[in-house]
Amino acid sequence: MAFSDLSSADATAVLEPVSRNTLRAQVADRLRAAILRGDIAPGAPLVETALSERFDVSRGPLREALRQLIEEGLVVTVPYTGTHVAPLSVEDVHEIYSLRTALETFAFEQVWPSRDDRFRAELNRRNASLIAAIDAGDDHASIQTELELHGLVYEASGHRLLQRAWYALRGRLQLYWAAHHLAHGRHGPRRDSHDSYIAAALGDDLAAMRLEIANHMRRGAETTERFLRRPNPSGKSKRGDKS
Amino acid sequence: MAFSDLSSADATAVLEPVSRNTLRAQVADRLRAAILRGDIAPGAPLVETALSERFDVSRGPLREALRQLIEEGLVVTVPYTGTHVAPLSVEDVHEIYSLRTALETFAFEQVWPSRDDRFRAELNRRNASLIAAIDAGDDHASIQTELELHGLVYEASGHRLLQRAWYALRGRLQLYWAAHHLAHGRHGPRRDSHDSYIAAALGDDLAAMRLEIANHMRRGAETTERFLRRPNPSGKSKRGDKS
DNA sequence: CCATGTCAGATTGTCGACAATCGACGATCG
DNA sequence: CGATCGTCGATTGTCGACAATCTGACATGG
Repeated sequence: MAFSDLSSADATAVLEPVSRNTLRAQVADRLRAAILRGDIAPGAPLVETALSERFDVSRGPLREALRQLIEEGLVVTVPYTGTHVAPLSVEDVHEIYSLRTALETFAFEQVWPSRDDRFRAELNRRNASLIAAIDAGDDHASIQTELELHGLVYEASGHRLLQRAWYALRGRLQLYWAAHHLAHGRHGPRRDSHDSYIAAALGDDLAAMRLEIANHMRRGAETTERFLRRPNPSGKSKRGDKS
Repeated sequence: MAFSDLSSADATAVLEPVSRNTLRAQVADRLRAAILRGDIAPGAPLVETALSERFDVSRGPLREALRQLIEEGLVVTVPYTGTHVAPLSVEDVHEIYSLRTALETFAFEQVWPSRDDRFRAELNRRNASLIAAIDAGDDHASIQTELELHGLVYEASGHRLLQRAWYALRGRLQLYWAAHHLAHGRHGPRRDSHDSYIAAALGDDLAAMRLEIANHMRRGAETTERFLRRPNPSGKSKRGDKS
């Protein structure tokens, strides 16, 4: 981490990491990472006692972490019965991408007049990172960098509620992309998949941007839905056991 | 969605009320109601020990209920320090109404082609309920019925994720409306405040509907922001100070 | 008089044990 | 042999007590 910069910069952003980690947050982060990494498959059971023992924490913080992941859409639970990693469904995919279209369009409308050189430079930088990850064949990095690329417009909007809504969608999206990666071995974005998207975002035609977002999301939804309908091409079984 | 039919329809939505109430849910409902009713003012401290004693439950379920209300934006907390009812801010109002504009526009776009007689009838029914509440001078009912009126399009969309997003906004909106009501004694919608909105929703011009939503939200945001900048016209003190 | 170190109270964070509930298996009866 | 009911294991829900941390006030020294 950056020990060097304690000169100027805004305090809040720098001092935030210093704050104490509660067990709830740590457990939530670890569990989320495990799910999104595919270590625990969609639909797999999550027993509180087993998890609390594995993480070496009591069930209190663990339960609160689970509640958080439920809010994020990564986990589902039924009272007194059981908790599971959220199962995949084609309806969800459609909802995720359609709502994402609306949100991302709104985000660009908010940002549109105030796009400056820094915004454009950052957009290019993140696109370069995505391309680098694709060229390197690093699927996990491809997913992360693509999410960061799309995340820029939400960050730049300065709209906290909008960013919250994006996070709610992003977690679910990650779940499906991770499952896709697990099943097919690769996330699959082409090297030039975001070229027209970037071009429109850098340009001055807002209507063209709207169209580009709609097309981009339509393609994404189609790809993901196609995978869901035929999830296991290689034939090797997916399991949710945790040993 | 199903307004009164228990014949076919999806089972989960109908069977939900039968399911057992966990303490967490009960506490969350009671606390939410208390906050939205104005019994606990924005910014007022919420101490876990006091609340758990008052509700006669242990701190476990109470904490989980608080977590839920935090997600809903009604409560804020800082680790090891304290928990409070969310304070009001003009930035929030702007974000709530701008995002709401985007969501409600999207919802109408989704519903537009499939509006049938039942949708139109239900829309008129809910508008009548709102007018009745306004005529009766019942502020609490006015808020509820107005929210239900706007909620129809989200329900009719059948888009669960969109409805979730609406709930996230609705809670925050209620918080501001309740505060407005507390300060001014009346929520303040005019009798005909939704006439043009309903007319557009019943008509066939989607572009006009988009415009109507934008105007409706702009007016709402202006009213709420104006109240926030001058919150206490009558001069009587609001509760919730730390004594 | 101001700055600084210390302490006590209050509040949240965490833990381990017990209770309530559910789903499935197996016994029993027709 | 099939259906129904009771029982049992598993899992989540709840509880009360203890620990960690923060905030503010107070004492102390410059």
